[in-house]
Amino acid sequence: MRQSKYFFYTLREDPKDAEVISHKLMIRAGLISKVSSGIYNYLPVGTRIIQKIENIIREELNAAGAVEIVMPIVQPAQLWKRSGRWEHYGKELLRIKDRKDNDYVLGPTHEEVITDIAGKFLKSYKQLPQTLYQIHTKFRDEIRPRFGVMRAREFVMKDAYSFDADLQSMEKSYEKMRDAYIRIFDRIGFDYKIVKADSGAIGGSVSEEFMVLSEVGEDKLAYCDSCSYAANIEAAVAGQIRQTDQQEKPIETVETPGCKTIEKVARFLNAPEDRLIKTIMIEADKEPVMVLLAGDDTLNEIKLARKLGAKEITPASEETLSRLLLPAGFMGPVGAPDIKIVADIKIKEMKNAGCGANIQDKHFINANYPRDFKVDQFFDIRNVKSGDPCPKCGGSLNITSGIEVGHIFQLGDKYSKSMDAGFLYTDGKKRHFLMGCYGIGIGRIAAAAIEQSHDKYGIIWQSSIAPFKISLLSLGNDKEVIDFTEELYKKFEQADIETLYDDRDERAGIKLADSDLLGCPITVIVGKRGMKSGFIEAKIRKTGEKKQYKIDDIDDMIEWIRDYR
RNA sequence: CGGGGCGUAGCGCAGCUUGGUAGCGCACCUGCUUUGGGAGCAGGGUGUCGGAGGUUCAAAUCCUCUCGCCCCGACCA
Repeated sequence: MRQSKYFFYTLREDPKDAEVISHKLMIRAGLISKVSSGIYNYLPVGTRIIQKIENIIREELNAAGAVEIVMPIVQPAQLWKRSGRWEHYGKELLRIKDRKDNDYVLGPTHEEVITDIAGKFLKSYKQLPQTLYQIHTKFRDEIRPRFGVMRAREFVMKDAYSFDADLQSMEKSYEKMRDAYIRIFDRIGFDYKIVKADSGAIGGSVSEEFMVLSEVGEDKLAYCDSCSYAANIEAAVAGQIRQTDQQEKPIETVETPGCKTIEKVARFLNAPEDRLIKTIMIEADKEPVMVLLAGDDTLNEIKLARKLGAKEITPASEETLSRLLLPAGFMGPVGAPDIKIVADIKIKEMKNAGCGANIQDKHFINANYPRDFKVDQFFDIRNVKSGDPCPKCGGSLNITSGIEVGHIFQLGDKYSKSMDAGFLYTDGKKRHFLMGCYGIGIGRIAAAAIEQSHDKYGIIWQSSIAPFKISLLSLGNDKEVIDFTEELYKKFEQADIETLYDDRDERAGIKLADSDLLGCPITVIVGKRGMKSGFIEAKIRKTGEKKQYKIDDIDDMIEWIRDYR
């Protein structure tokens, strides 16, 4: 590609509305431009990267036996009413009306449509298993889009759906996709982990996420030092905590003026935070519930909602608190009003704990379960912390951040049942499909790749997804140099090496800086200085290593470039 | 949704307090010089000052409303 005839423009300064490095670099290197909040253009170079990623995915999914289709972005509300998600999906589902005032949605995902397709065409167990996929645009009206294409509202996703006749076969289809995902992310060159996950709005039983390890990741994940256990913090369970064998002491009331936070109470009583009971009032689908946690733990709302079977967990309103006569900052389970009390399993083992006394400026010390207070149910509802025991081997858990680039689910019959989609089994009776669904965020992969591979000069692409394999630069406007670079360009084209040839009439510094910013794996530099001594130079972006090739040995260079991975 | 911030040239910003001809850097266009790590000189402004309304002789600037964008929060009461 001749840069003078192409569409590739860089920015010298960081855009002011970008926070994370990948977002800044994607804009500066001219890969994307913003249209609106969470809505982006992919400019030509960005499009090439996206296509590279898509092709890797296509190759691996096709190899795994999946079949590509395209489904509509605009979907009739009727389908969503059939699955029940018209009511349940919430505000992320963008609802629109057509000229006849009929309801439609912009598809945030495609289970409804695909299940409808399967129901129409897959009539017999003999047609199963079947896995279909598409690479297409989704729209989710995110509460807060951010980090450029990392969390966009409109984005391109590869979504695949498997249909099986029985459980065993469904698990097999799942494993096949999982293996394909591993090959995909290995080829892209990610440092990633596969973690157990909560299946969220999509539903289903088993689900795993592919997490690219990165500080800017919006997900927290826990993984074990000594075994293979890894889980999203939303789903991570901590191992059993050792029981203490302390003697129970008599409960006492203490004055704790103004100590409204665990931190203050701990300091005031000179007790460690994990010896206090943290009391949180929430409303689970409007029902007030008192939640107890160890003072140094944090509530995992997703676990709690799941355990309570609640759709929505919200902090209790001021109104509810005053109605129940609960003083914020001094609440506790001892002498609590007659409401549901749930506690983290750790509370059961806590001895002589401190907790709010339900009276302004007073706390109890030496509270003990069940002697001093009741708990209706114990659950694992806390977020695991660094250092917690691993549930699998008892080793120590670490917490790190990750970018979720892939998510795979075993859905079972969640959608096939609600939408009544099925096939005839060997016994001639109708059965619902057992489904799996499998997503990969394409744009997010590009952003994650940049987060994992960049330096102060710009992006450093892995060869597998680089927009071009090489940048070819002619430095200066010496006729000899330009003629030779033109020749070289032709040779690269003939050799099928993807080349971005910077033939602009720009100074050396600009060309070199732009080349580093875009970050193609190799930069080939032709200049007067080298030509004079009979050499041209090839620089490896990743290492900065420079290789010299004699002008007569161009074929060697071409061979080396071809083999470079 | 709650809190905070910002909208002025393609990009990054100043000007607003105290109303009086719309500016700076980069980019861009023309010419000359320069040419291996973001050149120099000379000339050129490409702008509904986010939008609407109001106050005023006069509004980028003051007031009201509105739209857009960004950040933080929406577990620790």
